[in-house]
Order: sequence, then C-alpha cells, then structure tokens
Amino acid sequence: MKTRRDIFQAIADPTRRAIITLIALQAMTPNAIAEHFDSSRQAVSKHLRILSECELISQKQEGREIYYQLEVNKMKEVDQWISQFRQIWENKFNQLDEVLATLKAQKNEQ
Amino acid sequence: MKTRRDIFQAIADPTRRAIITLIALQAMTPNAIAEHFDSSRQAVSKHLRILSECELISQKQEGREIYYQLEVNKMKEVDQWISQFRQIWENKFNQLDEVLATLKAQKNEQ
DNA sequence: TGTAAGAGCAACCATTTGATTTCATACTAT
DNA sequence: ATAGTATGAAATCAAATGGTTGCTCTTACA
Repeated sequence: MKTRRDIFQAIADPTRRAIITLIALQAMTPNAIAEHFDSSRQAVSKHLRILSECELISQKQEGREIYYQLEVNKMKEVDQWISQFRQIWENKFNQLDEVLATLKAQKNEQ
Repeated sequence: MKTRRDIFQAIADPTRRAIITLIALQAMTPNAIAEHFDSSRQAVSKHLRILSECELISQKQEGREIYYQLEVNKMKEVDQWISQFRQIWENKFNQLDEVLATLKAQKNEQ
C-alpha cells in the first residue's frame, strides 16, 4: 500500500472538494455532511478519513458527535504551488503591456 | 469510461505536476520531457494527453517534433477555487487584528 | 529510396480508488 | 439495563489509473 495521499490527491475528488467547501465556514458532523450528498454516510466517512490523513480537516468530539472543521492553513500549500504560475501569468500581462506600448509608440511616430 | 478528467484530477498526479512545472517557462518535446523522468516516453505521452484533454497544455508541431507548452491561464481555475479559502484565512487574520485591537483598547482603559 | 527518429495509439496488466455492506464501539436517554 | 443514535472499521467489488509493450504513421536525412 503506497498510500500517496497528499493534498493534491485529496482535492482531486469532486465530493471531497464539496465537503471542504461545505465545512469551510462551519464545523459539521459526518451525518450532517452526508445529508448534503447522494453518497452514503459511510462513503462520506471515508472521504473525511482521507481529508484527515493529509491534515486538511481536524475533528473535535462533542459527546457522541464529532465535528469536522477545515484546516484552512493547509490549503496554503496548494496556493503556494499555484503561486509560481501566478507569477508567470502576471508576467504575461506585463509583456502584453510592453507590446501595446511599443505599438502605440510606433503609431505615434507615423 | 466515465473519464472525469478535470484540472484537479490532472494535477493530482505528481509526475504531471512535475511536467507542468518543467514546461512552464519553455515548450518541450515529449522526448525531452521524458528524459527528466524515470518513466518511459509512452508513459509521459499518456500524461501529456491527459493534460491536453483538460486544456492545461497545448502543442505546436515543428517538423516531426511536437512542442508542448503550458496554458498558464487554465491554471487560474485552480487559483479561483483556492481563492475562496484565501478569503477565509485572511479573514482569520482580520479577526486576530480585532482581538488585538480590543485587548489594546482594554489595556488603555485601565 | 530506404532507414532512422519522433510521436501517437491500442491492448494489456497490476494497483488504487470509491462505494456498499456489514459489523463493532461509544455515548445518550428512557 | 436497554434501546437508539452517531460514528468508525473491515471486507468486498467494480471501475479507474498508471505503466509497459508493440504497432503504425509521419518526417528527416543519407
């Protein structure tokens, strides 16, 4: 069992992304979460385990209920990976600005 | 074959993420890309196909060679999904600021 | 013109994944 | 104590995934 299980693999599944969004603002129990989906409670429970394993969510017991909440800071790891490309696409805009400036200058010289 | 194949699934694989980073600044041929990995050329080729299918990369033929380049704008879709959480973690800081401001005010009143 | 190189595609295989079913555990309330 | 609720865990299964092998097609070049 290689169990790669990193954040990118965790957010690859659409149901897990929906769960993440769902509990982003407010901790919820597995039952409450499952009610929002077609999946069974057990299926949701497995998703929660995967999200827990890569520390994207944490839990706090409350009697016999368990509230799951998003560890939003963990999401920064994805943001960090994306940021390298953000630099590129912002650069592209800069280059486009240069092109436009050049064209404008040429036009003025005519 | 359900072939879910969205961006999140595409970047879930570490080899594909490496390919994306590799060609981010400079278009490359499959052979050149494969040299950077342990995987075979065919394995890389399959990854390239997946990345192409969700339009994360594009290709331009050059003789018998095909250069693959990153469609960096497509990456914005991931950035967009992340941004909702960015708002949350920035909000957390704001709340902390409020707490600090309150504490400071209370201290001044003493 | 024939041979080699660059690349895609289909078939196949082992592993992983996501879901369901069934069971076990822990807490609550009567 | 006992029944019911909330949840986790193991077994099982179909489908998806990532990789390899072998084949074909096109282009370059001697």
